[in-house]
Amino acid sequence: MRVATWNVNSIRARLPRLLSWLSSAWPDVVCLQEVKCSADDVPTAELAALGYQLAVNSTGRWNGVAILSKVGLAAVRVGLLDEPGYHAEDALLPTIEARAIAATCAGVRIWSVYVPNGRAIDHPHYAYKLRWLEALAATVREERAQHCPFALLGDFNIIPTDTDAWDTAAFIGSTHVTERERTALAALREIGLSDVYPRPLKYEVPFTYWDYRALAFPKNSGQRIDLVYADAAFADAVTDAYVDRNERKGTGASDHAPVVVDLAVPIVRQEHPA
DNA sequence: ATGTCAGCGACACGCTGA
Repeated sequence: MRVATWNVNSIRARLPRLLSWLSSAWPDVVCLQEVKCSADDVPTAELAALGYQLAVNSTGRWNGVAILSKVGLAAVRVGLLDEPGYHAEDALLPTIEARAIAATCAGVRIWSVYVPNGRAIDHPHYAYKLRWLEALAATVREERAQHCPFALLGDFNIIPTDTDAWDTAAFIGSTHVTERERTALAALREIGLSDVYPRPLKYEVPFTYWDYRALAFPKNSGQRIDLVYADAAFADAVTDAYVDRNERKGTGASDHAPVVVDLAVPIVRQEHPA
């Protein structure tokens, strides 16, 4: 079974690239992030034509996650356990954002997650990011007892180690590399998840994100922030994992490349209610 | 040199977020 994760930076803007990539890579399950439209505006018919069912948690112009599956979608769960909202300075109340969704696909528990960016260390979004990661860990602790194999896939907006970015000096004083963010990742490993490290198709480090600005992709000024955090049953079944950097090339590309994982698990196609 | 994109409101470009 082939599972992938891809921050598409708008499913509508990316639809031609998404459809052609699905038609060549033929993943069984795809976790998407930054869907960036209401659930009603997700192009379900075009994806259904390729054989995908959808589970969507997406509310509008920002954020939004989804899971596409050709092998069934069971026990769909939207959002985290006691998920914190983001309290913007000009808002009366915090808003819970569309950043997590789970489904069981051919017996494998899959989470598509879009961790808050954090913006800057002294910004309220950074405190929100840390609270959100705590809720993610609590959700994993609860779910792991019931679901195996299990994996979180998505845009974590954390550079796990200094080698996972093109230049550590570029991140001094910024988010994505702080001890508190990396400790939050370590907490997920302490629960029993491990980082499924993909192979790069080019260069040494399997970067997954290159900023649109400053010629980051041609200079390979990349970051590895799209991660697969898997339990032992999932990780032990991995036969291959790679970052499809070819999807970052050319016009109409997302700023993220897909991470693709092949698993040696039998595909039991689930029945779904009519 | 943040050298770019995407969505939105409102209609052509400025704002926000990444």
